[in-house]
Amino acid sequence: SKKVSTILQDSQVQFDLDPLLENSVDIRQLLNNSTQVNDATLVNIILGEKTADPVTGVPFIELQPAQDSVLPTFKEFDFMTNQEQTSKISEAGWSASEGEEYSTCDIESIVNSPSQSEHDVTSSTLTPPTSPFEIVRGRPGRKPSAAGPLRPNRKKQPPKGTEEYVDKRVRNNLAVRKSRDKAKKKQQETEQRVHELSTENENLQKKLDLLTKELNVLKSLFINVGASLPTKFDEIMSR
Amino acid sequence: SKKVSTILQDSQVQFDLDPLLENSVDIRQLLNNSTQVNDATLVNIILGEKTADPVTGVPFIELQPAQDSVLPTFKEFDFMTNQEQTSKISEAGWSASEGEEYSTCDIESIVNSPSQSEHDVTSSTLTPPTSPFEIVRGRPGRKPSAAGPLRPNRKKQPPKGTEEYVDKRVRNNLAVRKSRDKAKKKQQETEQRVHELSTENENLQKKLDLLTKELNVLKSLFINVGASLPTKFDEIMSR
DNA sequence: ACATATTGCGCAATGT
DNA sequence: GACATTGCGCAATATG
Repeated sequence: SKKVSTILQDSQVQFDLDPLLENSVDIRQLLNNSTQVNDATLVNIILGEKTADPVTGVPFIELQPAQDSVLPTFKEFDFMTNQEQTSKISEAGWSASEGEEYSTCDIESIVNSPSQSEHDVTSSTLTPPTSPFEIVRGRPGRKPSAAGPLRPNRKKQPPKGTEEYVDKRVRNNLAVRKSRDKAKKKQQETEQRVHELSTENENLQKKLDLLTKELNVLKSLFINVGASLPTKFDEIMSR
Repeated sequence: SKKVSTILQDSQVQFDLDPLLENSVDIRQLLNNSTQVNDATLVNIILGEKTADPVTGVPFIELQPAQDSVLPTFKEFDFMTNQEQTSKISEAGWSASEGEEYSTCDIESIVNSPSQSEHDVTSSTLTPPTSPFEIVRGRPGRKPSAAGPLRPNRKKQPPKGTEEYVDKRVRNNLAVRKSRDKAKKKQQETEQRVHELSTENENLQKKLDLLTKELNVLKSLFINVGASLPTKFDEIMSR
């Protein structure tokens, strides 16, 4: 099994299709196929309008589901979600760090570790030639609390390309937007609250200053009248 | 000028290439071209190995910059990042809302704007047939302010796979983390400030209540002593 | 033009 | 199981 880096460097062609998707089309197979690919066929294949001759029923090209055995394991792409992840790399670095709270991705361990499967480049997918400059991504998703995940064994995400997956993603995206709107709203309200409280504080302070002044004046007046009243005053106030 | 929705509805085919990308290839033009497209040509075009016969120098297919009239303007995909966006759709819906805070990608302006470069097939790509389960993503990136982008024509991101790109991404990721940490910190401080101000407010209110009570008592005492003092009081307070 | 800072958005893991 | 949170990256934009 080849090293990832070797595979990447050896790769001279563009890999653009997702091997994991049944809907992916093996371009190489298409190109190498002896079948004459005419324009109409191309339209049907590329645009996905038809897979076989509507009259004869003969498939334009026999498209096999991508074989797992030839899947590149170090690149993952989902055309359904239009998201790409170098997930193998990430997961590699991820699982590598056992004791760490927040895992880091050790590029070396990835490159030097043997391929995790029998995959080779003859897969039905195309990826862009990987440059020597890789972006190392961290493990995706929320970080577990210090005590670790509460439910370590949870149902996996449904496989990409399924209706279930898309449904889940759509719902989650809605939830995320909602949650962030809420957070943003809360933030604004909090700042607004600060403003209100500050204003209120100022007003209270002004009132307080005024009352204090009045009180002092009154007290001084009392002193002018006689010392006996303050005693009664304290007495009254203590009730 | 057509309404966005109309354009979308009229469209019977899937558009998978980004007309705005320099690397996009006009599939329709390719397919409709009378030139016979053989396998070798396809290899060269699709895999971007050659754009012309190495011997004769004759272009395999004269690829014009994508014609706006047939541009798939509502689909965007970038194979380098393996990121796909149905950005035209999003941008369409995006621009469709006129009164919205975030406006306004005018679909017409996109369609009518001249191609931004001398596209070639060097990076031409194919997309898989679109599956029925499609996640519609919005236009990526920050939304322009209501007035529109301040600097519409800005240097593009460096091409992916280059050291420059990775450097930029890494720095941006750092900046993003920093910015979010800052925002989070600010949020916490704001909430803390609310707490402090609330406490302070309560204390001020208590003081105020007490002083008011005292003042009322003193005034009532004054009334018991005689009515002449309040006059002096007002006189003094007015100074 | 360049660099950093912000921000909307999606993914996926985790929380509730 | 459903929905809510959250760390993270991308890319477009904003701000120096």
